[in-house]
Amino acid sequence: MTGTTAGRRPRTDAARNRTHILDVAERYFTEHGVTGSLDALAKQAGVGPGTLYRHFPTRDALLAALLAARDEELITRRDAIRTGGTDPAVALDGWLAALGTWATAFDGLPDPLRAAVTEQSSPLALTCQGYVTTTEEFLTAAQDAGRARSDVRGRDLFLAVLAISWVRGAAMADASSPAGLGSLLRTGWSTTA
Amino acid sequence: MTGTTAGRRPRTDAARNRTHILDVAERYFTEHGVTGSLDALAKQAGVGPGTLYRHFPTRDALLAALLAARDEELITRRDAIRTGGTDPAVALDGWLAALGTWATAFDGLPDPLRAAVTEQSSPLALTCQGYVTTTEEFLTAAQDAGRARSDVRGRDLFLAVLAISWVRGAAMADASSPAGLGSLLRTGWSTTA
DNA sequence: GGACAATTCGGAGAACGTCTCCGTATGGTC
DNA sequence: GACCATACGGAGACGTTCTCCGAATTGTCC
Repeated sequence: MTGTTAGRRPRTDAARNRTHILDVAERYFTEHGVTGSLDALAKQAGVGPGTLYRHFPTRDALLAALLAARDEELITRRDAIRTGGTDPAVALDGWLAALGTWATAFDGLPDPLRAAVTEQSSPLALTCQGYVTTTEEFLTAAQDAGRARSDVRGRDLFLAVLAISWVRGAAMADASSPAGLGSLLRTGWSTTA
Repeated sequence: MTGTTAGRRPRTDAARNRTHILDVAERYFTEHGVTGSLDALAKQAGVGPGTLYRHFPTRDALLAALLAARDEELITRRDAIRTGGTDPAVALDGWLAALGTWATAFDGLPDPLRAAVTEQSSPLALTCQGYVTTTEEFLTAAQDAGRARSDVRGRDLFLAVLAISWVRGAAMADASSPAGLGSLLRTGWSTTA
């Protein structure tokens, strides 16, 4: 959870600031989207820009820390679906829905997530890679049960969920996409294969 | 083509600048994506920022003017598909592919396009609305022939094409999405409806 | 061809965002 | 209590957006 290299324990004021910045960032990104001004966020947290950037060198690093707090929730959801013993297709569907919720935690989040899929240097890359793998597991199970097409790849499904979340973003006026695009992903627009 | 209200004929230097800016912008956006610096674009075109902003008050206005140049091409494509007398499902598929090519004319283009779908104040809104309508026509034809699911909406298909184009953007490392996501849109991941 | 008025140009500059650097303050330790 | 490493905070360099206005260009009318 804390990071790759343990290092020495940080100073108490540093730890306090880090936690506080995360708290404020959670609210700030919820309200302003992931592209909100970082200096403004720092001011709102009552710290200087330097302090913010020292703890989180990039916007993606800050996002990764925020998403790490949700990892547990999503992992729990994954295990619940796994042990649910439900139809593999229903399980995959449920997992994709959970991913969709995760990817819309903040407005504009799908953009850095997609970028992280192709740039492994991003702080978000590891998280994304993990969920791609989970998606592959659910997909493979569904395929083995003959409930999912064999030419579909897990990575593409993950990207498709991000894409749908991207459409949802920025507050769609009417409630068009939420259900519509979800079922489109499951069944496609065509009647016959 | 020229605009809604005719107004009086612009001065020759104004017309020349406008055309020249469009020429340079076409190259500039191709190279730097739609988020490239507008002041840098103005400098590259050899005009002041004021001149650029007078002709195209917003980035979207500039994009709309650039896309207008491609309207003819896409309309021609639409008519070719229409009169092709092909299977309505193949026709819809062809139209969606054409839309996908259009939406990836420049890197990052899907973002303003999606925004324009929900904000009719955008200069891109009219263009988008027109293509949504065309998509609905092809979709309805396919539905009437029993080749497309009846619960699919044209607007959602249009958004889905934008979403796939969005995934493609920013140069995907491997050739994952292009075909994969396209077929996903047509048939979905599920084997049974 | 010259003068006048409308139009357009160009760039200085205000406003905002990102990110860095370094003098100062704070925390931990002996 | 003193010392050193660590962390803080904000001034400021830099890039981008967009505006405003004095200067220049164009079209027209005599």
